Amino acid sequence: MNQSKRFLDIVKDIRDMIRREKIKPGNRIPSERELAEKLQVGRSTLREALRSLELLGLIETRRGEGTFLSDHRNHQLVEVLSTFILQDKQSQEDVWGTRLIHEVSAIQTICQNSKLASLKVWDSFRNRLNENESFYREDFVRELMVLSGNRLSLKIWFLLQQYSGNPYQEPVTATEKEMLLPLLAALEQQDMSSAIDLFKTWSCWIQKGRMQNGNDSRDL
Amino acid sequence: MNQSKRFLDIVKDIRDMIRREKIKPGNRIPSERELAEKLQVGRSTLREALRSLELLGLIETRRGEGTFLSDHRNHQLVEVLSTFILQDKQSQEDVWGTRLIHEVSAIQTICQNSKLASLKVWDSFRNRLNENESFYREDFVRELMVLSGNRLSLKIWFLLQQYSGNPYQEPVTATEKEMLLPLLAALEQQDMSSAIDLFKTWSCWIQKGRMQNGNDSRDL
DNA sequence: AAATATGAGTGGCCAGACCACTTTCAAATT
DNA sequence: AATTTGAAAGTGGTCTGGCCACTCATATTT
Repeated sequence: MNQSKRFLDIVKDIRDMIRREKIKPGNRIPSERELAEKLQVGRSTLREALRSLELLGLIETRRGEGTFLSDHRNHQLVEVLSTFILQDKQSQEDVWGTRLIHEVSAIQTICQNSKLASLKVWDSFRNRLNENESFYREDFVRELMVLSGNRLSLKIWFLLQQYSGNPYQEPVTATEKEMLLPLLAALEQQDMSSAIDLFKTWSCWIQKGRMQNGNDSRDL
Repeated sequence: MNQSKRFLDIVKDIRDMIRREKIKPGNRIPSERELAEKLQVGRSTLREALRSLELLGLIETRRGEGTFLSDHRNHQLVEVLSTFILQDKQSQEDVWGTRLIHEVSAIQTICQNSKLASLKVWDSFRNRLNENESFYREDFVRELMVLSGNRLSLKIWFLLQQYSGNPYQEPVTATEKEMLLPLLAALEQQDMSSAIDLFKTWSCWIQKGRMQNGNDSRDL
């Protein structure tokens, strides 16, 4: 009858216990030996459940200290999943396009939010452009992503960035810097359609340099 | 020194092995004892990694048979995550919002591509609406995602769907079906802005029902 | 009072042992 | 000859007990 896997039951039991005992994020949960005793299971089986929850980012373990309910704001599972999602060689276009999806969406969000658009960040960008320091597209876009406020979208974007073969490694040129000024103005005025158009044009312009196809990501 | 957890390395090793050996979904991966031997780790430690991957729905184990690469159609993900992760309002909104990002983007792509817009799928949708059968939002959106042609975006969307606690598990009502007709027309005519507006309105309308368990968690 | 050593508690990892189940294939039966 | 049966091998599922590395509070020494 009860064919369900043991460790899945344990996952459920732990969840119930956490709820029952009203354990809050950051709090410590009982030790492995204690839990195994209480749930009447072997410690290794219990550990399988705990490790699963850890991989999901639901709990956090510190050797010598204990196991703690995680502040699940770290979507660690996205990392793990991404390595599997991208296991087959996706076309670079899909990665690139999906990244752009998140970027454009962030711009939309920013334009729709007057509080964001009225910030002084645009002036700060202009200052950075005027200075002769290196200016990277990724830095600029990342700040846009952060401004949009969707942390999950930011996380996904960041992952895609690492997988997209780094088309934007080099700093933007003087010409590309000038192209950015109208975009900043559009953002400031919450002119969404112009902002998106300008952004896409700018991105495609810069993208010209991404020719490497030998993508042997050896990272995590 | 060795800060990284062993079982996380194993997760990575297994992924690499799957990629290296070109194991396809549905195929069998080496037995636990074999893997433990090959990776030079204890079997219980290896199992911690395997169980984690199983909870994620990436692999599937059958007692007496072996372990198999899964066909991304997992179920328990929903339960676990919705009871753990989605207690946080912000995360919930992020998942929901990120999903919408991909959905809207798909609509944009479809509207920009005349070949897609001229297809007969719209008529097929209308037929399905007229019939008295159940019509689910997810099915409709999934087809849109497929039509857009970005497989990576589709995969991400599919994952987010599982994570988002199923706000759309019920079939759309008659009223909601009627709201869909103008959207189909807009898609057919490649009227992007209308299509997006109608889609968002429609989605928000349907979403009304997903206000169940009141969550405290006003922490931070 | 400060620095140090100790010990209890914790997670990390492993080896070995059963058990339950599935598949296989050869022996036994028909 | 065809079928049935059953033993063996292989697999995941679980438990026990042990050892290590690390943290922290406490006791001890300086």
